[in-house]
Amino acid sequence: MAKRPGSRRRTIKDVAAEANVAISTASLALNGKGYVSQDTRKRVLEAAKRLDYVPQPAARQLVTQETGNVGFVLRADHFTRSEPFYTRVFLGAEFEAEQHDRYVLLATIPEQYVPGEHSPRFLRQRNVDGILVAGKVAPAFLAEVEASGLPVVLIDFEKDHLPNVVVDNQAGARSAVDHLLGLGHQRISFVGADMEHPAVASRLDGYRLALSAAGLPSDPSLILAKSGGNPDRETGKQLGERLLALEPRPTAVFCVNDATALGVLDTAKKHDVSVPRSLSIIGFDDVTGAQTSIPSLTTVRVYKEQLGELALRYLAELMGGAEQHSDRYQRGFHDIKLPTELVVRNSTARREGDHE
Amino acid sequence: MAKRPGSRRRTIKDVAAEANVAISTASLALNGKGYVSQDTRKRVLEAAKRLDYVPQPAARQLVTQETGNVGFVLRADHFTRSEPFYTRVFLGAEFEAEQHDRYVLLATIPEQYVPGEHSPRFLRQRNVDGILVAGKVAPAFLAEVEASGLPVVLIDFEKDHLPNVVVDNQAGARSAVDHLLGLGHQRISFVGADMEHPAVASRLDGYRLALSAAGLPSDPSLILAKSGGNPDRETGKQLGERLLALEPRPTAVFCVNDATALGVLDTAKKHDVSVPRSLSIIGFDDVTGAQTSIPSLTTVRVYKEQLGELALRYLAELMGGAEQHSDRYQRGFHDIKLPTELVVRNSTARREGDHE
DNA sequence: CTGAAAGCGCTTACAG
DNA sequence: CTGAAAGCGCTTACAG
Repeated sequence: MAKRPGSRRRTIKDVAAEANVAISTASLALNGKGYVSQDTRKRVLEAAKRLDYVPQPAARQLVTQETGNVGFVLRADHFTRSEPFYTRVFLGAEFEAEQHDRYVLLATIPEQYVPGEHSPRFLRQRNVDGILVAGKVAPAFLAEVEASGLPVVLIDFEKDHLPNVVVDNQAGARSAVDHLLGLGHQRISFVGADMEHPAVASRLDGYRLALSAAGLPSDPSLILAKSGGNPDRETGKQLGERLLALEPRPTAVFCVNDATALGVLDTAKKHDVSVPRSLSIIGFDDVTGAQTSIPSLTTVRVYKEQLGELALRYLAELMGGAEQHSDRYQRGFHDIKLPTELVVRNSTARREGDHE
Repeated sequence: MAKRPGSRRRTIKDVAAEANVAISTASLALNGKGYVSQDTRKRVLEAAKRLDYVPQPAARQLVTQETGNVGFVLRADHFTRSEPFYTRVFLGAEFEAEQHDRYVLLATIPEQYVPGEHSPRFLRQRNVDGILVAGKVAPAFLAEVEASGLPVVLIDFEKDHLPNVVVDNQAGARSAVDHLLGLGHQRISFVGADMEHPAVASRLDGYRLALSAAGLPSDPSLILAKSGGNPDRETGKQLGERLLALEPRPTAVFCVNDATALGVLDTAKKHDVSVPRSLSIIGFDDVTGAQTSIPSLTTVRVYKEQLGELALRYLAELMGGAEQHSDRYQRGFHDIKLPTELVVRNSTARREGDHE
């Protein structure tokens, strides 16, 4: 088990010798390629196990001209924000990569990306076979990735015709607002920021669809949005102030994510507005903090690990399939949309005075 | 810039041809090794730049028998907890690795580690030249790492005589308690969990030292500790209840970290105990949530990125220096201790009724 | 079905 | 100071 100093690493040569076959036969047997008799294969596999043989990645990489790595890129501020959304996405990707016997190289880039300066090293060195990009990033970065010619899959973000794996934001938002409607609410506000973000835009669409499907007018004054900026807790606090100042005050609010929802909750507490009695609040994402807030937050759960898993699987398909398929037929990129799940907790309740 | 399909990757052969030298000379010039004339070196470097040459890591790895990678291991629950402490440590290590032209491979392990089953893949495949371990991990894992013979540096944790980079927990705790003493507090409680954790134990030491240096007795009933478990927000809430029940009630509390401090704050709010008027609370770490809580949290700042940076630099020394030094003289491992910084915010105040 | 040989792109003694 | 050659550990045509 332990590699004592001096116990040279085993090579395929050792395995071949041990199994009494040529190196090439050992390679074939080990990789399950070509024609190798049952008996020989078994002998080789046993020899490998007996010698505790582990192939050296570098040697294979040199001949196959593949690196065995995939890059995972996200903005540093997304990686270190207090609720670990993309961290979980990363873990999902890493888990799936393990199944494909690939390593994931993580790189963070700043929000304000400058191509030459901030390029991930694995891009410059071409030390990956494909790239996952999580969340919103600067267009300049995506342009650089596209120019590299490497296969890429976006996660939780969309851009042009790049392959992506996203959450079904519209359906999720709709289920959230339907939940509020079902509780008798009619005056339902929307709180959000970064409205150009595709996910945010889709959630707003879902909000509107739910209202119109219920025959309710869409009142623009109920839509509270900071056009720029990020949908974080601070933004939630600020928009919460505007929400509470509305006349008449909405009885419920759909927030574009949990962070803003928690911010609105902060503001409600500050003004002694009881949640959920006087104001129902619903978020989106189901981050850890949604369970521990007081009251706990009703929200729309996103399966974060699964986002990463599916993205890596998709990327593997793009990487592996490239040579095999490109000549046979044209492959269209497809978008993958992950369903969400409504999680009802204690921040939403039947509208005061409403009787079913 | 863009790698158009068909524009084969440049190799050292291309560079040598372009510069009119032998491959070996090109290699020497590129790596700044051996004797190469000024003029030749310049010609090679220019040729490389002109051709946009990037060495292929796999080829070098094959001959040097180094992987160019370092492993970064931490517990999954530490990675995904809501405040990104180790995420920042990782970023610091990754940043420093870039300077050393190395890649960082991240692996998470479960709290309950089972050697065969949960071993990081890069350990099994020996695809790293050294390992960083962040935070507390199962002894079984450390045993496995030691058995591998790979150089290792622990971060924010200590075990036997393994090299480590830690925070100066004792001095930090002492500065925290000194701060409270300076505000006139005498009855100061300690809140913590996982008391066997070296960092936790050191913080308790610091607490005791500060009290005894001030000539105050150390009252065991003031030390509130959950022996097992993790020092998280939930624990803080629970111990907060015990704290408020003490007779007479302490006027200040030093919490072993920010998470427990925020938990105590939750409980204080629940019982309408005004912070800092009736109770001063101080934490440790300075996580993001310490700035945004109401009131904001006085705490002891830990330089998280720097922990990672220093650890990687230390590891690089162990990896690179191994062959060069081992025969010449014995090198002792040294511990690296990072100073902290007291950050005074709004959760601590002069003791009620105390006059300077 | 199996073996001998070439070659991936580098680095490193070794001659000169 | 520079070049020719060997070799790192694999995979992959190509013979047989």
